[in-house]
Amino acid sequence: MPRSPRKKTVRAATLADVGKAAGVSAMAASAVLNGARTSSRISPETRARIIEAAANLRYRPNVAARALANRRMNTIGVAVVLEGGELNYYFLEAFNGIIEAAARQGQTTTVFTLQDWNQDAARITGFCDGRIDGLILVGPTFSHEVAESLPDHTPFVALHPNTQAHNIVSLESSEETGAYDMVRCLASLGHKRIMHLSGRKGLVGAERRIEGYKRALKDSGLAFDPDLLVEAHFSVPHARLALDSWLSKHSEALLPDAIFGGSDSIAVGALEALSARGLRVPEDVSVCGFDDALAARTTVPQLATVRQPLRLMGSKAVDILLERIKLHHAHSHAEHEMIAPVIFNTEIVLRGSIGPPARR
Amino acid sequence: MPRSPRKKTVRAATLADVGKAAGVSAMAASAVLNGARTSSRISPETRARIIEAAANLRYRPNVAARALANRRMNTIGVAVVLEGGELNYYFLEAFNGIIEAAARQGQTTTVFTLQDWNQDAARITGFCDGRIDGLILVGPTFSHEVAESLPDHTPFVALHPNTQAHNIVSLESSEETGAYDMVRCLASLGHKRIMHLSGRKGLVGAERRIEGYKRALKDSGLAFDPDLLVEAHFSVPHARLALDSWLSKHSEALLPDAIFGGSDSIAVGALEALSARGLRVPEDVSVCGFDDALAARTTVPQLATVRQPLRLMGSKAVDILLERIKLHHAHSHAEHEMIAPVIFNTEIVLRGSIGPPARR
DNA sequence: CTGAAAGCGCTTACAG
DNA sequence: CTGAAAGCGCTTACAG
Repeated sequence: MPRSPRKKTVRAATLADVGKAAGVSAMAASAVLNGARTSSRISPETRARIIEAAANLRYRPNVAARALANRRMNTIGVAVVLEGGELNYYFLEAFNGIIEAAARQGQTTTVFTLQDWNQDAARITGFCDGRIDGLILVGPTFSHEVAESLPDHTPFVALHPNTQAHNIVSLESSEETGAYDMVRCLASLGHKRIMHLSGRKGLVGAERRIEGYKRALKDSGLAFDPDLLVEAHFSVPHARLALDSWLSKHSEALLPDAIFGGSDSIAVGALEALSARGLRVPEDVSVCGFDDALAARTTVPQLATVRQPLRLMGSKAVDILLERIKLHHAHSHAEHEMIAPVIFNTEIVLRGSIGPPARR
Repeated sequence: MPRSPRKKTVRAATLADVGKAAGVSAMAASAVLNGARTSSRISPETRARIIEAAANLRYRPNVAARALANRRMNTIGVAVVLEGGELNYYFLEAFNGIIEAAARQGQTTTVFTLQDWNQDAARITGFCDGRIDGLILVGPTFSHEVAESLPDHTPFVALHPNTQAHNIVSLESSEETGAYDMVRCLASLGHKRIMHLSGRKGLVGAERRIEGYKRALKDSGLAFDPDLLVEAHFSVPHARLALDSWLSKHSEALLPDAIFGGSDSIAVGALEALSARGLRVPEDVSVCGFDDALAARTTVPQLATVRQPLRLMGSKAVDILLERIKLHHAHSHAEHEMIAPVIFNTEIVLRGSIGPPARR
């Protein structure tokens, strides 16, 4: 007896196939399998037959066809700039929240990577061509004109934006307060010479942390020393170089008691620079960061830091975006009314990288 | 004279709109604007008129319609299990390579997250519904039956698979050799008691590293001591606990000279466990890992490790997948012939976390 | 060199 | 309660 040849599935089953197998129209199959509203109109027996036929044929609705008919892709985009050519800890953390929320709401997520927010603005417009229903911008640094020129037909949401624009809902955190709390905490431990190794000046996030740092010094009765405000970029290698160069120019006696990094990446850079000179953390110098990314928990010692709820912020970005998309499709004016920024609380997290000041 | 009311763009321009504006058919517009092959058949003047009309109308091809007609979404999927509920360093590294290669080839990338490879197999089948042209499986641990039951109509590629299947091209690295080289290196530094804190037994990657470890001990004239082969999982907290529990049960005199972690996450867990007991790395114990993920460079001291070219493997996975997709669409048998696994070389990377053995 | 037709697989009115 | 028809915006044969 010849073996029955295993039939090669050359194309996926369609609603028409299911309908034929169940002895009904494709439309009836659609109502049962994909439709929410009209499915009650099918008799129970027919419904059962359709469901069985679909299972036998391993029917799966074709997303492209459905998107074409519905003008809805059930896909949200995430746009991010590759810093130094790679995704970083901050993104990984937020992205965890984004994909979790998207999956929960039956949406798929697609990632678009850019080199530069202003130069690649045209590419962003290009993404808004029906393949996504809305877009999450992660840390955009658009100029104001570019931000305002983004297309109107796609809803946007931004995580930690550096520009406000009429069409973009932004999600931020209480960065100034977080920085303030952390520096106050260092001062209360007895630290006097507190350095802030900041992110690039001009960036909203960097400036807010600098403000919190200065306010905390003042409230702690410590004078602001411009020599202890050192500008770096939000990256490990850049921060390492910036601190190393500072240390080269200063005698041991001027060593800070504590270093507050503008991000966890910056703090990790500081750890590396100190370690290379044989300085111990926290015995010789205390170090803390900002973000509470995964990196903060994998250094030795673990990094004290200002926690931003990045996963929560990512998932909330999805929720807000989907709400805007819904309003947009309903042509509701409410879409343009929900533009107030959403602010999340920060909190300081104490770990082994800070301690009392060294006795010198 | 009444102001001409600025028409609100209620829907995007279509090829039919462009054609009408240029006085030609939608088909002619398609040939000029989207078609590659047939575009030479349009006269230069007509072509210019069409291009101008498209620019005026800000025409953008509708992705869903094009996908439906072409049976091609220009999108690849990436499926990954969230270990402990989150994406990890290994993934971040490979994902960097994936998105880079996808963008270069004009493809978008969508990420699907799973809880468990076997239990979520139905969901994977669900993704293969036209929304993606092919799927990259990251570290799948399917049972053989489940792997074989994956749909035939979508090409698959797997990074570090734990199961071989007829339909999946796998990308692997020379893990056994990498582990061997690293342990040989430790032995050559004078280490005698070399612990291997391995990944979960049964996983292909973990087993290969164990084999390399054993072979290197043998070639170095060191006896294999089962007490020094400690099983963990590929995660920081689990590894920390596993080592901590081992240390609790052994006297100081039995402390290993060196610990070879089955992954960078495991090595980081080891760093934490040692640090918590006041043991210094590398002065008291040398530690090394496997992967060369970002984490390896951000620990203090930096982690010596066996480098797998994860970014390259990610981008190569995209290239191979796109090749398979092309063959699949051409109904070419060659698709099923390119199933040989692709093996990448590993190399050991020496950093500050290893040194000569402690004198005890 | 160009156009009318049919089809991709789905959904939403409109008829029975 | 169910089906035939038209349409979403694009492409690919097929005719001229």
